[in-house]
Amino acid sequence: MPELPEVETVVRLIRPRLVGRTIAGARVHWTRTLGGVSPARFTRAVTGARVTRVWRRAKYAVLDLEREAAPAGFLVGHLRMTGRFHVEPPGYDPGPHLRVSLPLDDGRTFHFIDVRKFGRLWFTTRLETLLGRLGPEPLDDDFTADWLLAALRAKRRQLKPLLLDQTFLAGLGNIYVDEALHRSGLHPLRPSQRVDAAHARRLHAAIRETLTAAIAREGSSFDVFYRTPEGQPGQYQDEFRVYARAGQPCLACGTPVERLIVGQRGTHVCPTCQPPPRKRRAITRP
DNA sequence: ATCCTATCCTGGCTGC
DNA sequence: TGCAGCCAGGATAGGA
Repeated sequence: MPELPEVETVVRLIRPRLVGRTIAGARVHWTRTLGGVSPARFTRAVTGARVTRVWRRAKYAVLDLEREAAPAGFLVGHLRMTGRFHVEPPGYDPGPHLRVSLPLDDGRTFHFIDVRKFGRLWFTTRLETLLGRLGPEPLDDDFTADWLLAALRAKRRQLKPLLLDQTFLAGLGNIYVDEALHRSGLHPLRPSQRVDAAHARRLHAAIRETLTAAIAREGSSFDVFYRTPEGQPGQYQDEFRVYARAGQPCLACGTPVERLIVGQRGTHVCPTCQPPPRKRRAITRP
């Protein structure tokens, strides 16, 4: 599923095809993709606007729009599970799952394609309403090991659901949480307040290393859904240590990888490298 | 504060 | 071969 590395890959590839382009119109094939904005208002808002910048925050792609050299709002996309962005020349067949098309002034068209219709393409003038609650960006300088240790201790939640919570830390999804927890030797069920300083440091490093390595390989494509805007699969799935490897030997110790459900999510863990938390008996005062 | 469940969707898979 | 039923999964809302 598209997580931070996949969105970063997509943004890098569509950026040169979008920056400087003027949007010539809009065709909306599935209204709910717009996240509550009516097709008429959406079309009015984007038509004639010029894209000045394409960037990423967490799993969101953002296009800054300008009209007559003045800010004109933002197009914000979230691919969720099956969304894809393509910028294609005339004659390209976007297939049956096309949700929104934005023809550009150079003859190409920006397509938002999404099989499961969970993805969104919002127009907004206030970015804060969409991005304001997000936690720190894991590859930015303000995400430090010290911050992570303090933040983990301030919560009393299982590690996996906490790391999936975008208001805690922004950009991780099911794949990279499992991979980062394995790299740091932490079990997904461990309570966050019981992570010691050394493990917090390992987790901080593991999150950054996992994301950086995945970006270098253009993300992960273990199913038919995620492809780069040029139609290529990513390559990081070849380096998964636990994700989608249930029953196969842990690459570090040989123990079969287990699959369990944590917070309603399929979760992959090496029970040797990631010892499960011991149940604490209730503390009874004499 | 944290946890749990339902919701949104479709294609792919399982089992009969 | 056909079909019903189940499942995954990011984010969020509402209830416990």
